[in-house]
Amino acid sequence: MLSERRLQVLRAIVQDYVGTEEPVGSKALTERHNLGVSPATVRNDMAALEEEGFIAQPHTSAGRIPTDKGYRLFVDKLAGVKPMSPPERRAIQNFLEGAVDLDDVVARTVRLLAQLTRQVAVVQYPSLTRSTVRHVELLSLAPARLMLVLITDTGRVEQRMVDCPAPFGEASLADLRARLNSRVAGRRFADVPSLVEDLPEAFDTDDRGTVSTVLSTLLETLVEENEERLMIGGTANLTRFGHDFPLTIRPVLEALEEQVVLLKLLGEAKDPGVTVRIGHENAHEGLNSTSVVSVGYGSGGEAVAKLGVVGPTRMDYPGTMGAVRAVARYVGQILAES
Amino acid sequence: MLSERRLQVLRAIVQDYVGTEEPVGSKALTERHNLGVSPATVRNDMAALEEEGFIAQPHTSAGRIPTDKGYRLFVDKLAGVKPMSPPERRAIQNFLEGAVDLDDVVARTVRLLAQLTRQVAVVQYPSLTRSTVRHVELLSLAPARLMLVLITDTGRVEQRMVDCPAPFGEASLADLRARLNSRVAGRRFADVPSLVEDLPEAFDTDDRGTVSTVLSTLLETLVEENEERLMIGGTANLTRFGHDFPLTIRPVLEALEEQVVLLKLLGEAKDPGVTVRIGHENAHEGLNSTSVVSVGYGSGGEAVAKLGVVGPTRMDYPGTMGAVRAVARYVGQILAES
DNA sequence: CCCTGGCACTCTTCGCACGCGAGTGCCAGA
DNA sequence: TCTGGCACTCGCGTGCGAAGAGTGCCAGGG
Repeated sequence: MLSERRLQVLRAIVQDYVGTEEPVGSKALTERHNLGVSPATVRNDMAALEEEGFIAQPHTSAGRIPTDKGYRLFVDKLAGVKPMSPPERRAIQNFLEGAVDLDDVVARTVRLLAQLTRQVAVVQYPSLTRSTVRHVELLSLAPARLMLVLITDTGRVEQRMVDCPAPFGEASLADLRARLNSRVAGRRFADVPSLVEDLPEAFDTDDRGTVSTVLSTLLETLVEENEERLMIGGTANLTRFGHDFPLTIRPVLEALEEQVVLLKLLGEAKDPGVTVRIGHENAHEGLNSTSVVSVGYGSGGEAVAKLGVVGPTRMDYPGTMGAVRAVARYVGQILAES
Repeated sequence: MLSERRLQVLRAIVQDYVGTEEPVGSKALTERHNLGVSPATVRNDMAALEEEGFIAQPHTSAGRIPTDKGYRLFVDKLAGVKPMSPPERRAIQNFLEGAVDLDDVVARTVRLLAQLTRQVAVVQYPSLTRSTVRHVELLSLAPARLMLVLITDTGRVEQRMVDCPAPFGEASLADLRARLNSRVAGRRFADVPSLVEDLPEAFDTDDRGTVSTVLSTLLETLVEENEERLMIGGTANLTRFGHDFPLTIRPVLEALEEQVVLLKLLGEAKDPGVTVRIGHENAHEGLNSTSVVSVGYGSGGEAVAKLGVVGPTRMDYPGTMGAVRAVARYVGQILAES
């Protein structure tokens, strides 16, 4: 087990390295933090920390930099989440309150996160699967062609075309619309299938084909998870990464373009609080030199989607975690209000 | 006026520079292109071209590179649009045909353009203003709260909440819905305002307030140009730009994040064909070292939106223009079918 | 009049040696 | 267990010289 002082040394190394972006040596450490011991002692501690794999040196005769393992320990044990200051909180709230619709909420959230953390922000649109149905609408576009519109409690709207096997009268349409809504409005997506199961039986034989088609389209829409979309912003912040540029930034940009990758990334974090995945903890190898800080957010108590930031492993973890958490909280509030 | 041979020299310089990314000297030119003259002659021509501002040299004793003005001449006079090969055309068509809805069409188009040109692709969603109305739907969410859904001929769906000044009955709602659709369905956005002007008069005094509110929301939606959205892809291609990295890529990424900037950029190109804006011809200074190749596309004969690519001024103009034109054409077809 | 070969000149780039300084590891002593 | 001292390692910046690419200019020839 590492002594208390060694942990302090590790903490100091992480803080200094994040601040200066340069390997930190024993002398500089003792000068900037009053550890009460000499550089030589710190050197011994450093040797021990290196032995354990928490820090490393880029070349012999350079200072030390934290490893992924070192950052992990720092995040888990040595640092808390730095809360946002009241003025910052107000600014967040004001900025988000100006949003006019769901797209705008998401867009503003992305900008906000990118600005606050000076990193790349990723916000997932509120997912369908955990939401509830607010309303289902059916429009007749042509005698045998309907449009199905699904509105969720988070304000998201999905529409689908339905080609009917047979013409469908206005009266039947109104009937179906009414029955459908009385059964599913306000219900959770997961419950819908069993609630509409026997619906075709209430209709004439002629109309049953169409009703079934509509229902299956509806169910399809509900489960269609790959419709999950997300918005990204602040990619310009990637240019602050390092000096060894193209190599670092290229794979990250590529990973960011693969929405599937990002969705998987966000999906993996099951923790109810803020989740941090550091460097090689990210499955995708393009993101091996980045850390992802994410958290779920939602309109009620429950999380319906995730948001987070992607940045260099050398990031200000407490600050970033604080910003992510605060933004998620306020977005949740905004969604609940609208 | 420049002699024929000097134009050939300029063309050769552009082609070589685009290929090698390195300043091209007189000797290399005569070797790679059989101009039938000696390096010394080419040097004289180069001096003349430099005098006129078509080419420049980075340092005193380096080869020449084209200036923005040189590229401009090249694009206007020296090179045509390189058509896509039949296999490429088939690939484009196949790729786009798999799309399931408008979002998907746009997303696929972005990917396709980015891959074909190996540059950053920008695709504007089909704009509302020049489209026609397919259907307007009104849903009652609460006694005094409606949802207005607008469906366009390009498959785009816009929805808005409407808070009514007074409760609005189901019968009135059905009435308004029917009247509204019979007037505006199939009509162009621009014509809608005059078509619905006198609609409130057909209703009871009680309902007129609500009807007016609905109408003004509808008109608002129609003109709301800033709702114009676009999708970007292929930013990873920026890493191929050059070696002098952060400086070049940073402002470009920033410009790309400013959707307003991009929309303005695309909007400026009035040419019915493929438009090329080179280097400083772009108003936004972050894009001063890039060229933008754009073209309008649409479901019918008329353009309803733009798409294009952003890349280094040193790009393969004929190939890029060919790709952009081909993609626009096929997207138009897809939109017309759906 | 235009093209060509030759020549001197300019600059960038690369390799190399050198010295500096930061930082380390280790050891003996308190 | 901590400390001060000391020798050692290496990366980095600097200066210099050679090499190479490319140019501009000029005089001669078709």
